[in-house]
Amino acid sequence: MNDSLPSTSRSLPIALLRARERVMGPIRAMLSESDVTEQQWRVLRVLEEAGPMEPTRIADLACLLLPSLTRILQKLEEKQLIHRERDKVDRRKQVVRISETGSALIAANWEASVALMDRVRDHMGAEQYESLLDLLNELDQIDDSTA
Amino acid sequence: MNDSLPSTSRSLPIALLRARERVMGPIRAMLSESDVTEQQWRVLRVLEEAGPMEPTRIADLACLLLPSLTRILQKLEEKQLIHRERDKVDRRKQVVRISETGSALIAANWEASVALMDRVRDHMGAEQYESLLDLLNELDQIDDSTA
DNA sequence: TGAATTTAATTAACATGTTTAGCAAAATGA
DNA sequence: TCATTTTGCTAAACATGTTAATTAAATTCA
Repeated sequence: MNDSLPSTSRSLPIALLRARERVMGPIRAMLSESDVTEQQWRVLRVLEEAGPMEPTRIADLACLLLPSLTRILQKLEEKQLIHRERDKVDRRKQVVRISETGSALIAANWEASVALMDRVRDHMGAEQYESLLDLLNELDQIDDSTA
Repeated sequence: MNDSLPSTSRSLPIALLRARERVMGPIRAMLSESDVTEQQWRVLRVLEEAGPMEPTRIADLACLLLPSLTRILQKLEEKQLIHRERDKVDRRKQVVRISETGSALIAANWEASVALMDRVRDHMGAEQYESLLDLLNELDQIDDSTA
């Protein structure tokens, strides 16, 4: 052990970055074979699992800001992985739905992505994995207004 | 409770994203007053705490890829927050050091940034906070080669 | 020694993150 | 009703994330 080296492992922001890279790195590598990015994959999964919905809700569920999502939806539409139409009731909104091609892309990568996440869960152990999720959700409950 | 809503809280990638935003959002807001980004702040802190070093080591400690760091160092040099020189022994390398102005910027934001992190720690409780760091570090120990 | 390899850093190209501004449609309220 | 405000989405500008290619310097090894 070399204690003279600066320790970044006890810095929460850095630890979160490293964890994210560790989890998503292999998934990104897999998805690049299908020419979709990690963020595009998140959007497609949200649409596949929760059905057609408006961009604002996609952004919330996929943890993306609307300006990013706007560009991502443009790319996904070019690739014909999604379809869009105006909401008939509220014409400010859109209804975004995944296409057949999009669903096929999800299906083609589903097993492998589950396996990669299972690998993380197995490494940590189910209990610790659940604890981690609990603690991350607990952290997310901080009230901004108290800042 | 509405269980019909899709649950993203048990998705590790999404939970990590939300946690990161929760922690760094307020710090980003604070740093914008000093016209530095979250990443520029990380680089300056590494240099302040661990002394002059080469870009490769900065990238490792600040959790940045070298191409990103290249641009960040260019910005920081423009702002005169750092100085750079070639390594006399290995001329491929550089020695990057924080400037007086850079150190002053750290000092000016130090207390507030510590307070913001303490707020997170207080919300979660010291024990859970330490547990979270432990679990994140445990996650980071997964061997890529086994992928 | 000298060709081949490795390392440190940069550049380029494309995608996303982030903030601010803007536009159009809908909701609000005097 | 109509001016005001709010909401949903997009555009623009700049910074970073990500991958691949490139350059220069150092290292390896036949």
